[in-house]
Amino acid sequence: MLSMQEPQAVQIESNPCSESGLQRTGKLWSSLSDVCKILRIAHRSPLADDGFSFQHVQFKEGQRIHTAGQPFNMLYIVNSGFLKSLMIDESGNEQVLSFPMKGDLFGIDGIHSKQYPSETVALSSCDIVMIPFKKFAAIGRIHPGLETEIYGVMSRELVREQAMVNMLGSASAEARVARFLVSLAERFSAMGYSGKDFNLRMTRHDIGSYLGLTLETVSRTLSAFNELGLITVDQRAIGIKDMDALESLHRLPAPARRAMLKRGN
Amino acid sequence: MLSMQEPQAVQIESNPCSESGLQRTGKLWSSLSDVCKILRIAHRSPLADDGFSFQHVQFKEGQRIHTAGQPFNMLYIVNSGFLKSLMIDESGNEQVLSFPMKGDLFGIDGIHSKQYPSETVALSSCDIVMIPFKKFAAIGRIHPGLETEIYGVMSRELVREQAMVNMLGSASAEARVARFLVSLAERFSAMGYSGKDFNLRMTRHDIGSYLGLTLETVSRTLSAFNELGLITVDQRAIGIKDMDALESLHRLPAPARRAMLKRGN
DNA sequence: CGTCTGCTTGATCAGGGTCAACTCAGGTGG
DNA sequence: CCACCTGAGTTGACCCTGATCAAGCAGACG
Repeated sequence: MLSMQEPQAVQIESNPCSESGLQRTGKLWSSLSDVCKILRIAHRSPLADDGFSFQHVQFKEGQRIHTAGQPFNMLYIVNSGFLKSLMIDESGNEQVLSFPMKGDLFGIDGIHSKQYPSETVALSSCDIVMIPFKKFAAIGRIHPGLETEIYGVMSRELVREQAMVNMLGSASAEARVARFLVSLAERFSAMGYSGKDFNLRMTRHDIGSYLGLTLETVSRTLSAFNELGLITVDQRAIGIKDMDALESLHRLPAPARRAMLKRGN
Repeated sequence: MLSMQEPQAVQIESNPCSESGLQRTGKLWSSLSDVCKILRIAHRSPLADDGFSFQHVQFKEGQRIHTAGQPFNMLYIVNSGFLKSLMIDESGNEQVLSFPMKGDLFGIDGIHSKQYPSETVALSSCDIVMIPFKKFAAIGRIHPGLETEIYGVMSRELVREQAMVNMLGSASAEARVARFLVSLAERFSAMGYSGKDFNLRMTRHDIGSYLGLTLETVSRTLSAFNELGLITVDQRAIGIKDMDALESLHRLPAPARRAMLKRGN
């Protein structure tokens, strides 16, 4: 059911893989400096307290952080957990736009029209930093050094969408899935997890929607990669066996790709 | 101190294989207030002079405003003319990302990595307002009222890319072309031109790249719309005959679309 | 224990890509 | 001025990739 969830403080078991002091169970507020760390941007003034503090809110799997059409007044930063952002199109189908995870900023798309065009759902327990937009804007004024970083973060999101457009416009199904796996591996690595073995937090349907494919094609492609020894697949568990092959596959045009797969290498 | 760099020190390195360069005829300068008008955003303080002024530069068809890989230090606003932005992917194919026209801001994607990932080419004679990024950022600090607008403009670009992703992920060829025509009609109308009869400034190849289709499919689809009496086509000249049909067509899933076209209405 | 959701795999088929031939408009140079 | 060339556009024939429809399986849960 599409029950609208209120951001309520619910407690969350601490993630075993966490290393940051920020991620302690029940941490409720972060300083500006903490937030910069989560976003992985430079912050040159390690002052004790800028007067900024930001609330953390925990969400459980299935809960919505914001819904489409809801008035915009908040940006969100993922401190831990996995989410998906999606748009509901005219015919009621969902289009997955991104899978935000630790260090990602989302909600930006709501600034323009003063309401979120998309909605974001927790795929696992999540710890989210809430950034009131007015505060966000004030930071740029008060810390000129951070201003460029803020624009940079927004620009990064734009570049990411451009890359998606690029891929959806030209890549084959195999290339898309390969690229998706490589991208996930990189992101997990950057977060300190294994880039070789990980669990997908989303369904085949979600992946298909994200990549512009059907869930059957995603499933078949993963099976094919498994056959070729590029990866191992067991439901949500993925093991990367041949990263190089995936990396090169993910940018091959269709003919070369076909030859490569046929040959079994 | 505030970024009073000489704007004419604009470095648009002349690319050996391009006709990139500046043309100095009709050089103009715009005030901040003028720029806001071009961007169609609110500007509540119509002060005589904020100390901001922005250089206009003219480009001729085929010239590049910026190239991929070039160091980022400028944003651009279209005052008049038509352009295309594109990325060159690994295999050398071009992927058209957008067709900037009057009132559009571009170059934002360069902020993040300090160099433009894309390049932008004039499809006609263009008058472009150059906005040094440092000045752009300073505006937000000095005019807090404009700050939100600035974020809003960036957010708008993100939403536009999301809409592209959405379309590329699910719409049929007919739906894409229909949506493209409707979008163009709306933009021409907003600019004061006819929304019924206009000339395409880009080739079939460009349109196909933008929509994730081949040029042949674009050509066939336009011919089909012509057959059905939805539009008239003569090379670059388009006449919209049945806007309602295009509007409804552009959001139909495949089966309903097929039925619609078969029936001849 | 039945139901539901997610995943896999098979069979079929059509939307649109690919290859190819041809026309047309504009530009260039003899 | 006309012959020629080049790039854009149209149209046809073919066929491949991936969508669609369908069946079966496994794990979660009331």
